[in-house]
This record gives sequence, C-alpha cells and structure tokens, in this order.
Amino acid sequence: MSDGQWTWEPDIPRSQQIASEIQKRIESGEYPPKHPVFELRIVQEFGVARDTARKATNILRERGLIYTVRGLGSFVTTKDEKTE
Amino acid sequence: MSDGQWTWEPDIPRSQQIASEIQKRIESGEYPPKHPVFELRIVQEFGVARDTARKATNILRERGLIYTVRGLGSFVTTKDEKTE
DNA sequence: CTTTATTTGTCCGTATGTATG
DNA sequence: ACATACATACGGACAAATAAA
Repeated sequence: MSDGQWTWEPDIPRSQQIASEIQKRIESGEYPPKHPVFELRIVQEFGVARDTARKATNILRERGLIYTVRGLGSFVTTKDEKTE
Repeated sequence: MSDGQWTWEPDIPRSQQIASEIQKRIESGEYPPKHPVFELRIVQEFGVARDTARKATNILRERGLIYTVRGLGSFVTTKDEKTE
C-alpha cells in the first residue's frame, strides 16, 4: 500500500474493526503472548483518536485476548493458564 | 431585516435555501478553503432544526463544495489539490 | 530520593451519525 | 420541519501508575 492509512468498512464502528484486526494478528501468532498493544500505537497505525483506540482495547480485554496494567500497557494474554 | 432571523422563500425546502446561501459564500470567497461549516452553526444562524441543517450540508457535500470528518466537522473543499 | 519518560485512567467539550417521535 | 436522545468519533488536558536514569 502506498498510503499507510486504513480503509474502513461502513456501518461498523472503527473501534470494532480495529479490535477485529488485532484479534486476527493475535490468533495468527503475529502478536505472540505478552506482545504489547499500546493505545498510542493504535492511534498512529490506524489514524484514529485515542478515544477510539481505547474502545478497541476495551473490546479485546473483554474478549480475554489482552490484559492491561496501568502505567505499563496492554499485552497479549498467555492462554496456557487454563490447564484444561 | 430587523431581527436576526432568516426570511424563507415559500415552496422551496429550507435546506435548499440554506445550501444556496452557503454556496454563494463559498464561491464569493467569504468561506475560503477549510472554512468550517458546522451544523450547529447553521442551526444558530438560520434558526432551523439540526435535521434541516444536516440536509443542507448533505447537499453541499454532494456538490463537492465541502467535505466532512466525523467528530471534527465539515469544511470547505480545497480544489487545487491535483496541481500541487 | 528525585526526575524524567511512558502508558493507562478519567474527564471535558465539540461534532457528526443514526433513530425515534 | 422540528425536538430529543443516544452512539460514535475527534481533540485536548490532567492525574496516577510504572520503570528507568
């Protein structure tokens, strides 16, 4: 791509689209456990406001895909803890 | 006019009349490129509902006179972009 | 211990998008 | 055409937590 921007699907909140994209990266292994998912990183890459980036991380946290430590950041969850 | 209101032509939608007025201001240079065209500003100046102000900006957008960024506002289009 | 940098938490204000009555 | 409400989004500001210099 020559633009470096993001293309948005209409009628779907950007926060959801961003969450879906990052979820894809997590599940593909591109974002391994403990990989950082910083709000400001999302702001820069996707060209959205922090408000929107924040909602995206909220979605990912609710899905259990990342965990957040105030002052440190959000990171991809390690799934090997549920010992089925 | 003695008041601060607007006078309306009968049998013509107010949204169209507002769009024509703003188009006149754009073409005259009173509204230069990137000049904001906020819905709430139209509501205040023309004394109409936001619903009507919105239809006016829709008309102007379809005419290519303004562009809109959600969360920021609508702004007069810059037409000199392909000769940079 | 203090300072600095980074990142999340929270709050405010503004503006558009959509839906309902 | 009007009035209202809510969701989504942008921008900025400040506080709190964490880590490192």
